[in-house]
Amino acid sequence: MTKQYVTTAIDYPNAAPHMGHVLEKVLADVCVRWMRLKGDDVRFQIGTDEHGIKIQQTAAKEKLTPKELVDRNVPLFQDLYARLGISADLFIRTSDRCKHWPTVMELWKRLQEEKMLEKRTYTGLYCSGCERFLTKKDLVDGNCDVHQRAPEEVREENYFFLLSKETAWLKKLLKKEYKIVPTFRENETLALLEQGCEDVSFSRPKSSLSWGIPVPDDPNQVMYVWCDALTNYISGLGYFTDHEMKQWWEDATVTHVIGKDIARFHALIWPAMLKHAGVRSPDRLLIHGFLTSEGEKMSKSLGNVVKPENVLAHFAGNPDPLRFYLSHEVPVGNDGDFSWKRIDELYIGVLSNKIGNLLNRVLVLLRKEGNEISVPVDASFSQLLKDHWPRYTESMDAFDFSTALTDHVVALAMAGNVKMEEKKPWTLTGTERAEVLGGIGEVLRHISLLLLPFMPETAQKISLQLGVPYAGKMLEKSFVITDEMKTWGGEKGWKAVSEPVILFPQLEKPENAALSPPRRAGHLSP
RNA sequence: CGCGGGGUGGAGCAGCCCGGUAGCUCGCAAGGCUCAUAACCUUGAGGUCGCAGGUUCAAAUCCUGCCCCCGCAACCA
Repeated sequence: MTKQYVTTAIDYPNAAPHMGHVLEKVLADVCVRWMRLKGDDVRFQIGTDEHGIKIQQTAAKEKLTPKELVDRNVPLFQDLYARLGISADLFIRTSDRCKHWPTVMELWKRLQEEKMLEKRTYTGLYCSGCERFLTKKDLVDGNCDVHQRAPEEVREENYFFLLSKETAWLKKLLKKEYKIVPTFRENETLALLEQGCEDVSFSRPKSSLSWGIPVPDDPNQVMYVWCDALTNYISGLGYFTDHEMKQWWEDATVTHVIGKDIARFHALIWPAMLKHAGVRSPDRLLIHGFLTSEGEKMSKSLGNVVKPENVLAHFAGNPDPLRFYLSHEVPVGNDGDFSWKRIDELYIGVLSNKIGNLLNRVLVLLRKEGNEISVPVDASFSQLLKDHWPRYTESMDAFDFSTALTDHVVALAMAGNVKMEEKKPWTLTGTERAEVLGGIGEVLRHISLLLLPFMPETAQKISLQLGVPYAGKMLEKSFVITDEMKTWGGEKGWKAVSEPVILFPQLEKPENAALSPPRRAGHLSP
């Protein structure tokens, strides 16, 4: 059995979660669910990165301690992910002193023993108004744009991680063991390596950063984000502490799902850190793009930040339309766009009118036959399915979710509707009628399985309504799609369907929606 | 010359690696059907494939140059 360890980046909880956070968790969850359905043994970890100056500043602004701030915000992430059906096995918090801190400190010590950390003096432009270092980008005519005054040059001590030593090793690693998906990101990273790596600042003086993990044996220094945050991937497994889950790193295929902004840290710093801590490198880095909102970069100043809870509310708490949208619209690798118009179009045009409606029309007709369903015989569909499964599998394994959904799931639903039109079962009687309806029912059974990684709840509802014997078990982590299930007519014990229930109810009519602003108010107000 | 992604009918995309009647979804128009969630099906209109050169019997597809949009450029998912 293949072991898989999948992680996402850990989120920064200085504010409520937004669509960008959700995109990553949904993509990772689809991967993970697909792995489980194939029969892989999977562990899936998500979490929060809770230290740093921004948390410190936000907390001060809100008159809270950093700890109070994160304890207030972290549940927002946890609740949201639970409502979205993110099937994580562990939610790790970097403020966790039992599991996380000891691992990080041990890792630091190992890097020090390996002479990979060096204390240096760093000189930067510090604005006392912002209480932080500014980059050249922040300056307008040499002044801090916020406080309209020149920053002062400040020198401070930092530990540096000597990443520059590892350039050659990293090149080899990235060409062989550590695979970056998609390929153009790999090329980008290799091109970057050609310029050579620079050493990375790994700590701050306690005076400028107090909210973080202390540097061992140096009371005046606190760890900066990289050593702290990246280490979550192994601290959550009990590395250097109880060692309990270590096999999930050592014997599994390790996949990190992250955004393009932090690609270089995961591609370069992280494996170099692990190397000097005596831990093997991860296997795969899956880099997704960002979400724009209504075609523009999502930002607070533009006021187009989409709140996930508004999307959930729009669909009466059902997470599946959003999960479908994100997997369907955002190809792994490139950027995608979130648009209210588009998500409604997909909901109405695809989920409701194609898939939901097909299920309903079949069930309504079967009800008139006492809900009995007979073994399907339609040879054309049998052949179609034989073709769809391997191609769907290929797309899923390549993280091409958009193709998996459009070319296979949606295409099948459309084929089902065409078949209805062609055979007109409502005009038939007896065996003829039963055979046609049995065939379309069987197509829906396959659609339900194909949808399972993307829309687990919906997939199960379809199978439950169809009365498929295994339907009740579909949401269990141990549920595996067997060859029999993939075979046309492969579910022998299937005898009767249940009552039809509308899967995707109609939304407000567009003209009414235009008259009632509340739906859009959420993302238009700052 | 910092790096990368993209420019295909009204909208969103596929095709480009491995040249050969330009495809899909939505929208629009007409027709059909009535089992179904004002759903479903069929047909049609609409494109000089960013621009300019080149290679070739033949280029959206290969080569060269240019223009435009977007993202990243080290700590903002």
